[in-house]
Amino acid sequence: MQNSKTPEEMEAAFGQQLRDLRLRRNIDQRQLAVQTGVALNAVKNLENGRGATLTSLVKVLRTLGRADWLETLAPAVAISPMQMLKAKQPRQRASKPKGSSHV
Amino acid sequence: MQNSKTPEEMEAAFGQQLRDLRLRRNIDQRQLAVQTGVALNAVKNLENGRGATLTSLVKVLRTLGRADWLETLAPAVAISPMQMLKAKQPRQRASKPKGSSHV
DNA sequence: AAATAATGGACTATTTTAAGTCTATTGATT
DNA sequence: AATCAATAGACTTAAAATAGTCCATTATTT
Repeated sequence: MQNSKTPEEMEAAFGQQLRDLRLRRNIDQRQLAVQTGVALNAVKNLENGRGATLTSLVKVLRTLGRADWLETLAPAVAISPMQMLKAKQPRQRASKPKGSSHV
Repeated sequence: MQNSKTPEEMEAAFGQQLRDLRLRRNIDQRQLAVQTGVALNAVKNLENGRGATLTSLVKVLRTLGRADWLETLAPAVAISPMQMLKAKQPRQRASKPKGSSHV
């Protein structure tokens, strides 16, 4: 029961947050688009959840001064100094045994 | 001096975080793509910062169990009960006086 | 160190988004 | 309540991303 919202709903809700950020700065879509260097349509698409590119999002976030948010996706796991010492280099690829079946 | 990274660099760094999340769950790109219902290329594009759609990102985040992150972009501002009372309905559009010049 | 499998990169066709412009609607201002 | 301007929506063209496939590279396993 954790993925209640559909991807479409999630994009729409996300767009509303972007709109909130913009309105807090009290700038209109056109200004945001110009300052960002993207088309007005790109901003509309983002805010209305009508489909957008990650590039447009990143650029807009920069303009809104919220680029730091992008770095909070996968926070580093905290480990003790002892663990730190015996820590082997992080995995770069997924490992073999994927499922449960044998062979 | 706050926007040091270029949008390209930011997308790349973001992709690395997505990769980290995937590797913590120890699944390969192909599995992630299949479970998510997107093409393997879409996952590659995301992780390598080669350009992707917001839709692909949202879907992948759902699969990785990190969809909640999308709701942390614009946290509600905390206001006191007193302010709560006299709070007028939130603005839906940006307001007039944008620049500094007159008329 | 050999074998295996995960990932990167290239390519083509298809679908989606960006960009640019115009019109209709409606929130905000006076 | 009348005016003004921000936003939604539709349309067209260009650019970019997705999907599907194949091969090269290299981390990981044995």
